[in-house]
Amino acid sequence: MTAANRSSSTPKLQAQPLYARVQQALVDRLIAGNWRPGTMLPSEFAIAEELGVSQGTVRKALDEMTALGLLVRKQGRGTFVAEAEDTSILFRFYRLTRDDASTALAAPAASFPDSTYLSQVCGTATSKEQEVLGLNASDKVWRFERVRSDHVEPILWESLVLPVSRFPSIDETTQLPNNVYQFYGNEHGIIVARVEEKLRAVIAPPNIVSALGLESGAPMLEIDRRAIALDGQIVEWRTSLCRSDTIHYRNELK
Amino acid sequence: MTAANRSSSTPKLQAQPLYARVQQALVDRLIAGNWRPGTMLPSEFAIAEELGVSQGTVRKALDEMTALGLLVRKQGRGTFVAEAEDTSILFRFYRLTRDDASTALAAPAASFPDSTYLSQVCGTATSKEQEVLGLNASDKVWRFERVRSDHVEPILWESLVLPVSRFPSIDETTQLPNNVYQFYGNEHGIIVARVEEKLRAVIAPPNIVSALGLESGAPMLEIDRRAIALDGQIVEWRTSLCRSDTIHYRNELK
DNA sequence: AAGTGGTCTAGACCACTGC
DNA sequence: CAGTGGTCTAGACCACTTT
Repeated sequence: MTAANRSSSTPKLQAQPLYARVQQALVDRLIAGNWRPGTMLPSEFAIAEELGVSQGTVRKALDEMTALGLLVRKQGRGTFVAEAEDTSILFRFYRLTRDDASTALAAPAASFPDSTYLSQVCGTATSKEQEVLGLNASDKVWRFERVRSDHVEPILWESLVLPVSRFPSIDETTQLPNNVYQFYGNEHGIIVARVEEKLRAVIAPPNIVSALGLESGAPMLEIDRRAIALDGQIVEWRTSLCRSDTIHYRNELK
Repeated sequence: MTAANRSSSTPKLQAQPLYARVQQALVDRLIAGNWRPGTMLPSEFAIAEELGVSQGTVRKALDEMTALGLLVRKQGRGTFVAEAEDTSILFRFYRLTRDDASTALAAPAASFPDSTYLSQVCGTATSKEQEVLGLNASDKVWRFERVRSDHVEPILWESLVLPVSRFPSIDETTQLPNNVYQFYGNEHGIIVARVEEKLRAVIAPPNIVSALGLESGAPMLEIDRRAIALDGQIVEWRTSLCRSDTIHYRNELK
């Protein structure tokens, strides 16, 4: 971008720095679904030339998007849209660990649990579901229930609520995979940018006690999670009830 | 740094990029206590000249340290060592929120709780304390117990264990302030770089029930926290038992 | 006006990957 | 070997704060 057209597009006060506008332009393409997870982006120089800015400015935008977990950069190969199955991306949103894990606190979880689906129903969103997912009264949702187990035992019961409008291809026969965020990205072009969680301690409900083989009245960790897509909309409401006798939730604050 | 002395100090293969070595040099000064929290660092150009590198390289190091929460940059003023009382630094390590808070999930906690200290004793580290804090059998620790309350009610009971060797100025008469990380930084030059937490659900112990006015058998959130200083050593072991009927733990994963 | 951090550019060279 | 990202430099200019 020359001095002339920079000053013409933003006369004096530029609302946003150039690299931020470049970043937004790239994020917009991700939202539009132009680039699915795993896709290789054009090179820094190609993007720079296309947008009329310098390569250093594109680099700053790409670096920030990489820090946000949206992109993965591989020296000598290229810049790619992050995939849920990328190493260390897999565990980005998974914080449960066995108490007896020999690893240090900072180490990643040893294993990613598998899932057994218990139910899969479609219905009109309840008022609470409307509020959480930002839906209207007539909107429909898919509701899934599953039990997740690690290599030792069942560790949690989980409920997933998805707005039908964002997942039009789901039907009664759809087999949700174990890694649902990979499914959201590859099948629906929905990239989960971040998740917000609320954690509480609760007493295990009787039906969960039997499903997980717990003692009656056992304390459990309840995790209320909302997954937010790149466009800022909540695309999944998840409630997990995790056993707390052998599993804990690890967190690192920086 | 000229091409000549760069190639002489790192003949061909440089183990670390230059900005990383600059960053480590600056972190080392923080560890040594040369710069207390709130201190203004030399300007980018001054650091660059002193270390014989370009200003852009210093900038990259400072930007990373800012991202780690170690520094605070203020345009037109300078770069400062982060203080625990800096806005938004205050809540960096505090994740508890009232259930009825009208704020969105992403909003910061409404209030920082105050503390009532229950006990303050010095003793030889137990084997568990030795393991957690990396101490020897004869090492001593300070143990504090406190109850923390927000504007409504007591919300948690908390135990703090500190190695005496890192906090030589503490004695029986020391009044720990409410914001202990500020105290660590200003009084002992200990900068907490990050904390690691393990969360579990437990049944409230009888003595906690009475201290917080809970119902017998209530589920509580147990938070096992280790605070890690810049030098990588654990300087505080904290165990919190938080009421779960009106308070939750919020987390955002990116 | 002087000094600070923030943005942007242009170009050089290095390190890694894949053909 | 060509193409990619990664590092480093030098310099220009902008925005903000303090004197």
